[in-house]
Formats: sequence, C-alpha cells, structure tokens
Amino acid sequence: MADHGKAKRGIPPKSDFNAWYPAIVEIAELVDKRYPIKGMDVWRPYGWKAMRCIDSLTHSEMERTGHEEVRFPLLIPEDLLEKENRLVSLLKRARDEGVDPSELREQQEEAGFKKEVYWVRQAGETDLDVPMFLRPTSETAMYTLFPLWIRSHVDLPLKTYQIVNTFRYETKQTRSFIRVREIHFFEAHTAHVDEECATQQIHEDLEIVSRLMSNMSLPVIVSKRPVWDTFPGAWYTIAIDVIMPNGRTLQVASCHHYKDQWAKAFDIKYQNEAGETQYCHQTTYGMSERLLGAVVGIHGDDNGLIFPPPIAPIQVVIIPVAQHKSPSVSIAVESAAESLRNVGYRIKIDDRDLRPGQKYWDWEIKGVPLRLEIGPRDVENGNALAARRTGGKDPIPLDNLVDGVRNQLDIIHSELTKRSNNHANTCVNRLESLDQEIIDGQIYEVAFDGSDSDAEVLEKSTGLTILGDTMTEYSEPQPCIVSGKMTTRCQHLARMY
RNA sequence: GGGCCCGUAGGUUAGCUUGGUCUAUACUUGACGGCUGGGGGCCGUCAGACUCCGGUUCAAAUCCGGACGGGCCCA
Repeated sequence: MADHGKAKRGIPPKSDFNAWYPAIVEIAELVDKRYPIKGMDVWRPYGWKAMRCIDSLTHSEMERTGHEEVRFPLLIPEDLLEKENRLVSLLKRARDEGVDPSELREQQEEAGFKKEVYWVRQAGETDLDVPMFLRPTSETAMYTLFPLWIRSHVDLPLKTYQIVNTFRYETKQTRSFIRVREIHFFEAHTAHVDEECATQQIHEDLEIVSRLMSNMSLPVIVSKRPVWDTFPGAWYTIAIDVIMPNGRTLQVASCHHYKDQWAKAFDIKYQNEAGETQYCHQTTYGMSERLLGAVVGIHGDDNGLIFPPPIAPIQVVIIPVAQHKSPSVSIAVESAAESLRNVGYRIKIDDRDLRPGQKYWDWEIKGVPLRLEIGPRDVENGNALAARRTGGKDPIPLDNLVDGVRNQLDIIHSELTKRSNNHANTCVNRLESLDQEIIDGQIYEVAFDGSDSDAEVLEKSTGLTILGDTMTEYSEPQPCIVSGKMTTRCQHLARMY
C-alpha cells in the first residue's frame, strides 16, 4: 500500500507490538486514556459497542445453556469477607502442607486480598463502623444469598451469571483491556447437587468457550493450572490463554471447580430426595474485557484493527462515491443499507463531506471488515464494489446484496481464523531438554511430571511460566524433561501477561 | 518490592543545557469560506498550550523542592 510519508496517522508497525497496541486502541477510538486515574480508561462509543457485541454473544450462550442473569451490588461489607478469608487461608495451608483441607483445623490468618481492593470507609461525614469494599469478584456477595435461595434438590442446579464492573487496585503497569483497575467482567456462578454434576458444568463451560472463541477467531490454549496457580478457594482451575503477537500469553477466561469447599464456608446446603442435608458443589466461569484486548492484538495489522464479523461494531460501511454527480447514488446507498439492516447486519453509511480516500483510511483503522463503495459507475453496472479488510475487492450485484455480503463476511471470517491459527501454530515449539535455547516470542510444549521443586527448576532455567496440563495427554509416554521419568502429561511454558 | 525517565494547544513537537529577545515554534486537528471529488486534495481566514503548589531571582516554560499524573526496566 502506498504510504505517502504520512506514517499512517502515527500507527507504529505491528512488529513493534508493545508500541502498536497502546497506540491503536486510542487511534481506533476504542478508549480514551486521558482520564486522570491510572488503569481506568474511558470507553469511547466505538470501543464500548465492540465490547457490547462480545457481551451479546456471551448473553446468547448463557441463554442457550439455561443460565439466568442476576445483578449483585457493587459494595460488599467487610465482615462478609471473614468467611472467605478463613476458607482461603485454610486451603492455602492445606496445599502448603500437602494434606486434605478437611484434616486441618481453621486458624486465623490474614489473606493478602485486602491490599488489592478499594475501600469505602466513609459515607458523607460519617465514618462507617463496617467498611465496605468494591467487589474484585462476587463470590462473597453471591454466596451470602445462595443459602437463602437453595433449600431443596429441586432448586438445583442453580445457574446464574452477571456482567458487571469489578475493581482491583493494580500497582503494576496497566494496559488497556489487559491490566486495568476497573474491569468489565463476566462471571457465572453455579451450584449443583454433587461433584459429578459440577464437573459436567465445567465441561459445558469449555464448550461455551470454544464456541465464543471460534466466533472471534481466537485460537486458545486450555490448561489445568498447577496447584500454586489455582484460584484461591478452588479445587482446580482451568484457564484459557491466547497467544499474543509478541508471544506472551494472555489469560482470557477461567473455570473453577469449587467442590463443596465454598459451600462449607458459606453454609450452602440442600435436602436431597432422602431428606438428608448435603453441601452443594459449585463452579464459576469468568471472562473479561481481555477478550477485546485479544481480538485487537491478534487480528490487527499495520493499518489498524480488523474485527471478526460476528463481533464487529460495524460490519459493513457503505461509502457513497461522487454523490453529487448523480442522485441515483444516494438512492442506491439507502436501499442497500436498508436491505442489509433488515436481515440484522450492523451497517454504517459514511456520507461525510470528505474525500473517499480519507474515509477508506478511517474505516480501515477501525477494522470494519467489509466496505461497500457505491458510485455512479456502480449504479450503472448494477454492482457495489466490496473491499475486504483482509485484502481483495469484488463487485457484488446490488439486487442480491444480502447473499453477496454474507459470502464476503464468511471469507473474511475464515481468513482471520486461518491467519490466527497459523500464528498460534508457529509460536508453539517442543522443548526437548533444559539445554535447548529459549527463543523470545515463542512458547513451549513439554513433557513434565515433576514435583513442585522440579517445576521451580523448569521455570527458573527457562525463564518461562508453566501454564499447566493440556486437556489431552500424549498418547505415548515421554520422558519428563526434569525428572526423566516416563509420563503422558503434556504442559505448556510461556511468558504470561 | 527495587531502579530509571517524562509532563508545552485535541494529537505530535521546537524552545530548557547557559533564566530576559517567548507577545512560545512547526506540523496535525478543529471552525468558517471558496475551489474540489473512485485511495490521505488545494487556497484563504480564525481558534487552541507552558500540570499544580511552593522556593530562588529584578526576571522562570527554562533552576530547586514537593504533590498529582504518565511511561519504562528489574525482582
């Protein structure tokens, strides 16, 4: 593409990802970072619409799988936290000592959690007797009400979710969508009659993840996190990571199996058919605005963003060309827009009084997947010129626009899927021995079945972090990279965000 | 947790070392008018900034201290 020395409105090349990413989120008008609080960006209309398009996919998955939407308060009184703290410190001690949590007696221990939350200690002029904090996640709030909602086995499973803002006082460097202090957060919380039913829920969650990720053309690595990276209070954690262009992995979603650990802490019980009192088994499934960060990072190029059609805030932009020359142009443009809107496409007509070239740049930066140009010549020929953001132009007939556009968007979607899968595949290498050179920007698959101290050796010597066990093991036993003993366990190593 | 850098219009920036000539530079953006119009058009007119507080000084965008904000690197 011709670059008339104009440096593309200041977009750094994507090969310099650490400069490209923060620049593009502002240039494409997703966020405004000028709000004077660290890690709290302002969502601009275009960015917010993109997030809402992702949310809307999430909502329909929740609907499909029978989850019900709830909305819990932002503020949580401090005293509710005590139960959670006791649980977390108990589990932590059990892990440290390598014993089952039920063998330990509870003991008072301060969880490090308080440092990461925002506190409300005053209301008006009054100092609050019981301070409140802004939710960093909603277990505490929800599980205070669950015992009141669940009494009988017929109340189960309870499948709830909410999409809300959560808060975390980050002291590290912040990055739009990736590490922020106010987080746009999705959380599903479920309660079941037993461990097996909760496990089934985890399977359903993973199916939802896979459907969502395929809509967004995001290849993912699904890992069972090692114990030391398991969410506090969870029996196990399954995390979903995306490989960003610089080779760092970004955790975009996670599912936690809580067994009955939280239920015991919060007294969430039901009576079964036999009239016996049982503890519930619970799960959670979380995602965040990091999904948008991943979409931006993975699909964008030197010219700007590229949105996968299912979540593009604007799927087709229609550009009237040389409108003044013939009144037939704006008639054709209006009717094209109407027919596409009627079948549910998100359409924008750009009739600003600007040169067409400038409009093209604008919408390319913003990642609109398909552009339709309609000018006097096209009207005469009965065509619109369709330009794909992923490259290539085709005329499509005006009298069958809907099929033509659907076809074009399909091409774009599969092109994005192909590109991102290619990237993911070229990033992942097998690590055969600890002497092998670690290349920056690569992630590694490894046979590993060692102890915690072996894991430390592995992480120290590679400078990478263990993501955890893959969902499918090796079919043939392989020698563990540290201990040498034969194993089918397959794990990934990466630099994480 | 440890270390480093930075703060001038909406954006990018010159000026700061060696205080005065700053009534602060340029590009871009925005408004208005005209010519234009199939890949960043041209001309004209206009608008817009020294983060805040304190200190030094006859004099501070410039030097010193602090606050706030932004960014980077290493545990």
